[in-house]
Amino acid sequence: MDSAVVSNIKKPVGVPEPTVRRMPKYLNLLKSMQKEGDLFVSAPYIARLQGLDNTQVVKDLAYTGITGKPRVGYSIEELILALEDFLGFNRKHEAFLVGAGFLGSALIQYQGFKESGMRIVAAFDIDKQKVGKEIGGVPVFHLEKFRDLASRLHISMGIISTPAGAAQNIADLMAGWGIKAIWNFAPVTIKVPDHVFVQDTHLYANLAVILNKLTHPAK
Amino acid sequence: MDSAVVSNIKKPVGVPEPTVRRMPKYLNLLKSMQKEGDLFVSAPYIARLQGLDNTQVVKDLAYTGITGKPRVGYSIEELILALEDFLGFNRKHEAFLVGAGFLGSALIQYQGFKESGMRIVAAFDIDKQKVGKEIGGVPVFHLEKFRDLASRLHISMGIISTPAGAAQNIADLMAGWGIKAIWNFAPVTIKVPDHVFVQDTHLYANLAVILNKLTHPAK
DNA sequence: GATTATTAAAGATCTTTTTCTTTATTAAAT
DNA sequence: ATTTAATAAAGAAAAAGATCTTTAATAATC
Repeated sequence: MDSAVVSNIKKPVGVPEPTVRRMPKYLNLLKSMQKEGDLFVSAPYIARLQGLDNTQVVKDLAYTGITGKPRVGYSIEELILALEDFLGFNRKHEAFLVGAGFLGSALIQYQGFKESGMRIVAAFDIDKQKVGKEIGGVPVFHLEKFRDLASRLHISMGIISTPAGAAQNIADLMAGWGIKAIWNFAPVTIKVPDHVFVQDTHLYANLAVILNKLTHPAK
Repeated sequence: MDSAVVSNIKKPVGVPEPTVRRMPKYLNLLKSMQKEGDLFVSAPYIARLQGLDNTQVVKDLAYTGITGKPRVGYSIEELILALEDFLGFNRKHEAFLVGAGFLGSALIQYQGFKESGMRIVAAFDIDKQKVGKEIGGVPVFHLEKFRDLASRLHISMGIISTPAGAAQNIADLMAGWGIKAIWNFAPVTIKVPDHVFVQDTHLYANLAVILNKLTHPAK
């Protein structure tokens, strides 16, 4: 026997993340088509609009469990419902945000999240200038209130929009306080226990791609 | 001879995008190490902190042209300079932003971009409430001023933070007005001529990954 | 009713990216 | 000086993802 078989680590083997990332775009498109009265849509049509490969779209949509009909396409209504269910957009997701600076404020006030079911219900900071105020109708509490409120309101999602230096500390606290998923906007890699899921949105990474392209244009 | 050799399309074959996206994180880490007085760093050390594979880091850093010494590692100073050069962070990049809503305002005021050399020098909108005002010291003009100002100031980068419906239109205008790279925050796929580079930052896509995980937790 | 064109679905191939393996280098320890 | 341990570098293998190919289904057309 080979001692190298160290772990039968359960490989996630779920839906590919790139697929999940494309789904909101499909959903967006489908909703505007529905608004115009369309009932069916074909994968090639979606592919053309999104600049994707034909079969890519078919495979992505297959993950929702919805099947299309040859020569007709998919039922838009069915697809929308299935995508919303798949993405969890048809449930309520309440989130706490830590770091009520420019970015945090923008996230709180950003209207776009509404359709996803995600709602930031409270913000937290340690700056006394901010604590006690409201941003877009959302109250800003001192960080020390986080734990108590999170457990009482059964909050499972935390958003970190603090400076880089504070992010790991906040993440540790969140993990200890029962947060299941963290959306991290601070430009650092944060470490959390396995049962906590972290999604990074590093604006820097995107900016880097642009500036690199502008600085060293491909011939 | 095989007629299937249709195109000698110049494949970009540059640096892998995932690599470019990791580089700002390396840079960030290196700077804080330098601040603490460290002079050298090893790839395994970086890998551990970032949760990456050892050789991944070595390969990424190799693209900067800097070589490390066995048993010692890389010179932090050399690496920082090389990364800044590679990413274009040591040059000035002036950008125009269109769509001065919550998100646009946050981007304008976000302090984090300073170290990258990117500076938003003007914002544009069509809302008369916003035109003529300033946001964090940056003037907001009417969209119709974009073309003239962009050519006079030799602006090559445009940021789109408009609602989804306006994005394609703005992108068309930008492309026609000489913008070389577009940073798109609107949740739609925009089409541009080949010589214009688009980088999307779709907050939705990131949110989708989180909500999907929360809704359908992997066993 | 037969044919055709369009489409979804399933499978195969290719490409890209990551991870693993080996080799060579060199500072530190002996 | 010799050995050792840590490391970068280069190459091979594996994994993931995207694209291409083929097949089957079916609505529209003839």
